[in-house]
Amino acid sequence: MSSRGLRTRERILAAAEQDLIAHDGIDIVRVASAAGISVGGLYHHFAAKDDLLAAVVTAFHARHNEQVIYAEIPGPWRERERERIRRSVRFHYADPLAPLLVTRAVTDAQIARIDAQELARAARASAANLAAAQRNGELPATLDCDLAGAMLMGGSRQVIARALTLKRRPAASRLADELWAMCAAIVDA
Amino acid sequence: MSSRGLRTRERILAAAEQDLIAHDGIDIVRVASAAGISVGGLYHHFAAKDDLLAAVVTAFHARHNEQVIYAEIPGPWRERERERIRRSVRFHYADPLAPLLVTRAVTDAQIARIDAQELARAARASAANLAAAQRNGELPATLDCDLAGAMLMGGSRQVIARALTLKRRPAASRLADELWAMCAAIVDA
DNA sequence: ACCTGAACACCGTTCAAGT
DNA sequence: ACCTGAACACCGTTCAAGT
Repeated sequence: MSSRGLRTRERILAAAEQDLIAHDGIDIVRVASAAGISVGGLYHHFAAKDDLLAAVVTAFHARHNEQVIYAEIPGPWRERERERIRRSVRFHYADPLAPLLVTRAVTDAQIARIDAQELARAARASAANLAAAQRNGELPATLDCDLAGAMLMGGSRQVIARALTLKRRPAASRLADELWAMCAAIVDA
Repeated sequence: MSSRGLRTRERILAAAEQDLIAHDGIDIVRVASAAGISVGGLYHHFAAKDDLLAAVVTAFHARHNEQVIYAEIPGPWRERERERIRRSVRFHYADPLAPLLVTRAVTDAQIARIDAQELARAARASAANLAAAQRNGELPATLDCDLAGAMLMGGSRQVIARALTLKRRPAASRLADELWAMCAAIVDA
């Protein structure tokens, strides 16, 4: 793809993200206009509205994964995961899409679908992470990693959603500490 | 409203629920046809597609509340909540709408929106429930009820979603036991 | 390849007319 | 009040034509 094409594509993505934040959903005509392109031109870059939405939401999750999930953090399991939670809270506090996506107050079903898939994927990844720590002897052998992974990810998600909707958000470090305490309690039960 | 009108309304609701299960979303023409009524006739009972969807999804939550949330269960807090979790798992295993709603694999944004609101509401209700037990001295005074409520409801939701998507679901009683163990660990931390 | 803008298609909604 | 079915409206998508 040419550099001109790439730049247009980026303009469309940025316009779509802004439109999503402003209206809890996107309108193709509005996005095209904001991006300075015709509707037909937009469709040259994205085959359908759902594809454009998917690109915007996937970019959000890619940012999160890069800063939190794939981050190389040294130390024993508990230290690593505690630090990961800190980073995840900071990420959600800072990213402009987080409040909208995390509360699911969205007018497009495609966003909700991707989000649900992403949460299920995170739960499975967490389960695998727990199982690895379990094999190392860092977690009790009795832990059901599959269920605990779902509990940790589903719970953390809702805790962050709750914090993001409060008028006065708790400090990121305090929220991370409380969240970690609950996560630690689950895996040590 | 006349008994004839009420019966028609019920037929529409039943057709919509079936359509939702069969197609992960509803089509007004399809629902009207399945309910044996014209499109215009359907609109006599529901002002918009979103209202019909809301009625179907709200009925699901009303069933859950009746069997689980508002149920009068005797005994101390831990006994009560453990029993509540058992009933919630049984409810989700039995209700035909549960797999679809709980996994959010839905083609209508309205469903996702209602579901997100309902989960946030459940988290606040759980927080109030925890606070009451805390005042009774049944839970540690250090517990942050607001965050714990979000953790419990968000986590439980994802655990049940995970179980419902497995080809071989764990036995309801075992799932309830494991879920309760994790919930108890959170509030006793 | 990249883009335009008018025509098209799909599906939710309305409405004049009937019982 | 309850219902019909054709017309309407809205918005995502296509496409012939341009650079």
